[in-house]
Amino acid sequence: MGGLNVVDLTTAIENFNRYYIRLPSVQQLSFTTLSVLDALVSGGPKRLTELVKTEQISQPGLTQLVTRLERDGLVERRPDPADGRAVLVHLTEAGRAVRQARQDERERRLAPLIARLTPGEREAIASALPALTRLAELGAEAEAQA
Amino acid sequence: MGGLNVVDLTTAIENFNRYYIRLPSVQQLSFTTLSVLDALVSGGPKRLTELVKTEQISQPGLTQLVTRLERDGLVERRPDPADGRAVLVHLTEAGRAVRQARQDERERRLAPLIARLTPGEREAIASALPALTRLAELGAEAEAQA
DNA sequence: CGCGATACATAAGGAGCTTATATATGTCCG
DNA sequence: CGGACATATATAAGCTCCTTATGTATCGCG
Repeated sequence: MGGLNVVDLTTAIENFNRYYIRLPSVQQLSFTTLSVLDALVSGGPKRLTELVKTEQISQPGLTQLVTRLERDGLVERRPDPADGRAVLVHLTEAGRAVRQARQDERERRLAPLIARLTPGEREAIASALPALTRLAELGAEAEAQA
Repeated sequence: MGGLNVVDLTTAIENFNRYYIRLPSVQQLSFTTLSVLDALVSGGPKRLTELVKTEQISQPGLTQLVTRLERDGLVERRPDPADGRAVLVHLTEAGRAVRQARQDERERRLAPLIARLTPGEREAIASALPALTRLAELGAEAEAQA
């Protein structure tokens, strides 16, 4: 009672993700791409270095990703007034719109499924979200130390 | 009270996945690769066609993936006695071991994080897992119809 | 038996990652 | 205050893994 089995958690997440991860986005954007857009929405303009820490990808990989995003008009590179070496990655309006569209798409797909759950199931998931979020935070922390 | 907001769900999952998805595996195996191994573990030998339905990837993509898995000894192709056109993909012992190793790795990484949650948080997550699993099933169903 | 459907494979090309390395700017110490 | 080391980003080369288009073999059925 009250025990959280790690295998149960990973199995459930794995099953959920098998469906969820593949949810097509409006344009075909990679997981990492969307993760970067998310990071910029919630945290404002960021240096490449900061993004490298949270997105688990190499620095050159991120440079290239930002280059692609810039080419597609979703993002802008601006110099950091405080540091001549650094670049601040700004989200453009188009970038914000794409992210929103993706969010809407997911809502459109998930809402009818959620409607088919029982009230108890909905309640159970809702109650778990804060804890899941905290788990992710702890994970990010642990990652940052290493 | 009791309402499950779609945006809250996707946000929480997104945050969790940002950490979780990138958890390095023993060898560097892609998300799709592991998903296929999972499918074979839980469902036994399968035709390529069956796998194409659940793994959201093109048929040639899956053929290539299975070829790589076979090259790495994780999987074997055997003829389907019932249908000369078909191939049955069997998991090898090595494949099973790799999947188990990945599971262990995740356990090793997640367990200390889970230990830092409060009992209430652990309970909340544990209670949500059946509902999450059902949500994934509903998603897979919906997908299959389309 | 032969024709459309089904199961899988092959080919060509591109996206997106990796490691190794280059370039520019900042920091700090003697 | 000049040079050495550190930091922030970019470039290059290469590989993995996906895509679409197409080929080949077997099945099922009139």
